[in-house]
Amino acid sequence: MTLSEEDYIKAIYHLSEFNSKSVATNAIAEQMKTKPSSVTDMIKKLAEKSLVNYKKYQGVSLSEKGRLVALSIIRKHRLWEVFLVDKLNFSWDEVHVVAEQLEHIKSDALIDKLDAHLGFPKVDPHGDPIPNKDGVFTKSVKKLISELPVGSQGVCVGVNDSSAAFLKFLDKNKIALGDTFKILEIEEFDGSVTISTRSGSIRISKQIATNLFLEIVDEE
Amino acid sequence: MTLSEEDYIKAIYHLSEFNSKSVATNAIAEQMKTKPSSVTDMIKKLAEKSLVNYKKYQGVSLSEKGRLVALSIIRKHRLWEVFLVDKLNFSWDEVHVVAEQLEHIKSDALIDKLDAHLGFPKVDPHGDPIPNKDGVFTKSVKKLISELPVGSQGVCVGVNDSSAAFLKFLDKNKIALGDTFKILEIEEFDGSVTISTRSGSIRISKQIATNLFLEIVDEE
DNA sequence: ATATAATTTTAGACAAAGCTAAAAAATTGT
DNA sequence: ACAATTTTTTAGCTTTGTCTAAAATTATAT
Ligand SMILES: [Mn+2]
Ligand SMILES: [Mn+2]
Ligand SMILES: [Mn+2]
Ligand SMILES: [Mn+2]
Repeated sequence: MTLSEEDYIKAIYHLSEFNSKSVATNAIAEQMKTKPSSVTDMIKKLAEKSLVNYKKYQGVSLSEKGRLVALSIIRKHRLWEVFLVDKLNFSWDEVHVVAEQLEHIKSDALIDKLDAHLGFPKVDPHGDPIPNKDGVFTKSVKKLISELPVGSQGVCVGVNDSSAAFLKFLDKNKIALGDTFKILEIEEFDGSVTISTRSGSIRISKQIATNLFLEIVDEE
Repeated sequence: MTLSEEDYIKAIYHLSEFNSKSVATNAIAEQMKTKPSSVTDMIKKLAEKSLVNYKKYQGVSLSEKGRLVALSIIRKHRLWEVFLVDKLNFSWDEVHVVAEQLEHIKSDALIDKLDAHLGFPKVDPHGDPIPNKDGVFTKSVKKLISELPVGSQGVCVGVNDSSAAFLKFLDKNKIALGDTFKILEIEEFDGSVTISTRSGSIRISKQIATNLFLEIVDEE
């Protein structure tokens, strides 16, 4: 598999991660920052290799084979991110671009030994799960703050948007994975949410609330 | 710079490392496992970018700019080799192929942090020096066993051939970097050499003797 | 000195991955 | 229902890096 094919497979995976339907050519083009005509060309090649299911004008979806390829690249990407943060002291907003390259290094031994070196981590620095060798991973039950009712309490376990801009914003506002939050108030007008943190309560915009995942702590 | 350009630059560097003359098209083709016509095409492109000095039919040599590019790739290659051996427990005969890929990852921050993480090593697992950021490195005074007279004594500090086959041979025969050897006898007939090691004396073939470097311990 | 051999370059082709412009199909609005 | 719009595909072109076959140049050997 070429680097480019791998990036397309990963893009298709992420675009169908939640809705599970077939993915539109234009959506892939936007994700990959290419033109729709280039996407069509690549899709044909991937279909030829049975990595995707494709019918002209009907969008595309990953085959089981393609899904496993996607998960193996995602596994590598996330393990490298853990390495960069835990071992090389990168901050969590810098690692994505580098992992984007490292994920394409081809060596099973390398990724096995890296996994062991890191202590077999289950999640990456952004709270995303790391699939095992067979593409198996546990999708934890986590909810966006924007989906939760007043009174909910939970541990911040992940980000929806992992852009450097958002991650830096969180750092600046002293919001980190592992923090416990409680939803105190939801403002009807603009969707902003007041949450309690260790250091008092803060108000976050709707945009922030739709990009932070909490793992709910059952209220007894 | 593309991956391919980088590999050509590195190949030219290694081919002119010792003789310093200009490098032949055929030699590059052999090293790169391509055809001479492909080499000519690439040389033109590199000349266009002022990375090499080139005159038709007269061979090629690296420009100062090209030399610095070569050294930065070699720096990355060797640092990754140290990482693979020291941190991931690869054996020294497995690391070259993986480093061949890792050397092309583009991130100055990555290589700086890796260097620090490894404790700023000066040599790679095969005893080869690691250039610093500016391409500066100390070429230690080391000699091949085959170049030394009877009575010489020194510490084994490097290999000339770093193929997996040779390195595995050394492991099997309990020869490792850091060992102290003394040359006891040189057989005129076939060039084989008898050396003393910690565990007694052994006879090595001429081929082995031309691929092991010793750093001489001055005999007082 | 010159024929033969070896090396190097050129010419022309191909596959991968991208682009633009135009055509085809699907979707949407009235 | 059907015209307008959007989406998707096709056609044709470009760049990068490779190849084979043929031509040009340089080296070698008698
Ligand atoms: Mn990538
Ligand atoms: Mn991540
Ligand atoms: Mn390489
Ligand atoms: Mn080495």
